[in-house]
Amino acid sequence: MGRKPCCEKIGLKRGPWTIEEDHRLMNFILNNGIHCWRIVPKLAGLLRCGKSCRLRWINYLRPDLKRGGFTDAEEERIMELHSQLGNRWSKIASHFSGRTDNEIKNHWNTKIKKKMKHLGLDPATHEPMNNITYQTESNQITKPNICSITKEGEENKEQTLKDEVDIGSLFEMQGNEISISSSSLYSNISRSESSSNFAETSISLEQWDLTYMTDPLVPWDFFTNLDDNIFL
DNA sequence: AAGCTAAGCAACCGCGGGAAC
DNA sequence: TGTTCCCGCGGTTGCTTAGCT
Repeated sequence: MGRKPCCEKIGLKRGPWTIEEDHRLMNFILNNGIHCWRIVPKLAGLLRCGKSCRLRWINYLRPDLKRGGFTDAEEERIMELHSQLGNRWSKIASHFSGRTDNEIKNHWNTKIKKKMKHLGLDPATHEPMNNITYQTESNQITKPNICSITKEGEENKEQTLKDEVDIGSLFEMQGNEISISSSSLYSNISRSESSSNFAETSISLEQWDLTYMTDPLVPWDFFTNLDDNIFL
């Protein structure tokens, strides 16, 4: 009855991903596309479970990811969507290109939530909190303009620009393989550096597929020997 | 310079829905 | 039709870094 068991958890690696693992996963997905996460780690030669690979790809390796701080406009949009959708981060993320649900969730929990509390707004309901009211000279309760809260937005914009790097400078395509530029983030890497240096890119995933993917009809078996050659 | 604390974020965990068997 | 599993999602944890004393 039912399917075969999921991946064996015993012996699987956990914790932060290494450069080599990233390289392997990136290379594999760009060459093969995503068909079934369960078999991705096996075929890519990774000691990870499919779930972990999926998360790594979605939140970190996807070439269309936009990195850098959130702009005021993005924050305002997040708040607007959150007021409508609640904690449905994936739904909220679907309104942004290049932003992940995890990224938005983290930003909400670390920044926006505090900002709202500081403004006397309940992050859960988006209504003014009971014991605090904001009043204008005419005694009307107003919702403060998010854009004028702090100067943080300006800093974020600068940060975003600073963090923008051409994705092409990070990964160099060599035939069907992708290699990492020697001048890229991956030399003497630290986690925070690597994440902040990932670039905003103007191409969509679909475009990326069309541009860089190999023939999707190539059988997966074809790639089982690929791994052995990746790091030669 | 060292220790402590807060902030930021990547990664893990557990669950639910739906599909496969 | 019931069981098992995969996938995606939201919540949470824990590590790293930055800032302060």
